[in-house]
Amino acid sequence: MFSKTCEYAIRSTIYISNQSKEGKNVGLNDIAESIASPVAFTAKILQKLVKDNIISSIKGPHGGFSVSPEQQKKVYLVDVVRCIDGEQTFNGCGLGLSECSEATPCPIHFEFKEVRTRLKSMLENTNITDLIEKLEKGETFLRL
Amino acid sequence: MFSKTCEYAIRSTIYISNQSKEGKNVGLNDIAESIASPVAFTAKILQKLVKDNIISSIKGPHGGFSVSPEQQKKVYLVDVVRCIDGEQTFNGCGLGLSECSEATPCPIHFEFKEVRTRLKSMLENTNITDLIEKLEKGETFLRL
DNA sequence: CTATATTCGGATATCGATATCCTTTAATAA
DNA sequence: TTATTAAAGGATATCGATATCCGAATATAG
Repeated sequence: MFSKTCEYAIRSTIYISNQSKEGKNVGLNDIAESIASPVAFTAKILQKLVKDNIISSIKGPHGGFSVSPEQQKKVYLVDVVRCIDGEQTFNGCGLGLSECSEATPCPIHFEFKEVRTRLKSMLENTNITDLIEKLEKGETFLRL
Repeated sequence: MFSKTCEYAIRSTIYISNQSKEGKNVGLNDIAESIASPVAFTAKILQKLVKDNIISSIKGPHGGFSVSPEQQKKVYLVDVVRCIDGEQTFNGCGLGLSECSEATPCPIHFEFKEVRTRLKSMLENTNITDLIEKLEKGETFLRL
């Protein structure tokens, strides 16, 4: 459904958000270890998230990554997915046909569209704050 | 959503089904050309579909592939997807966490589950016969 | 039986997603 | 200013999905 890269991106965003209390920064190594992802590869992903203003970064001693309360509030899962996997996650034809459209639909166009729309609206309606709340309540788990 | 391999598999199944009038067989080259897929790679995919009794094959002159009316009736999209992409298409954790479960759900477990369940039930409720009917009526298109 | 057509299936190749390495840039502290 | 710390970013490597090649197996026709 999502690329492995995107999975790391979501996990990173959630982890950093959960650690971002009172301006605290989280280092790359901490993040990678905590979400069980390869360090250098995770660095690349975080760079992209920073560029899209999904997370923030500071260089130098006591630097690291963080997600401000404002970011947590305004960032939805759809933003992370769009940043990493791109818009075609929600637009692509289910059979990979480039000319598939409402006017010339592929054999599974309408059935597929319904599922994809639901995926998109799920992502559009889930923001980081919501996810962190459930994590803190112990209703969900990131370390598994 | 589906692997490229699985897209070829679905396209092949639909194309062969649509051509399977009165025991007519379709050759590999015909299939590959018609659904715009690489010949040799398509051959591999068709082998798998044959093994799972989704389509049939006959060797030798006038041989080729076919999908009997019985197959068209009893085969659902979920069978093709399961044959190529496997069951984890419907079971895997949205964040790639192996220990994610109902008891220890990942942060997007329930939201993701809902989408995945819908995908699965869509695939379970769409069979080849239905798709062919819409193709024949000119409501959908395979060549694009 | 022989020649031909066609799928089967093992071995190999290519390519893009995934992953690593290393140098540069920026921030802090002494 | 200099040393140190940590992210940024370019270059390169690995691996699995995708794709190709070729000989084996099987069916048909003459």
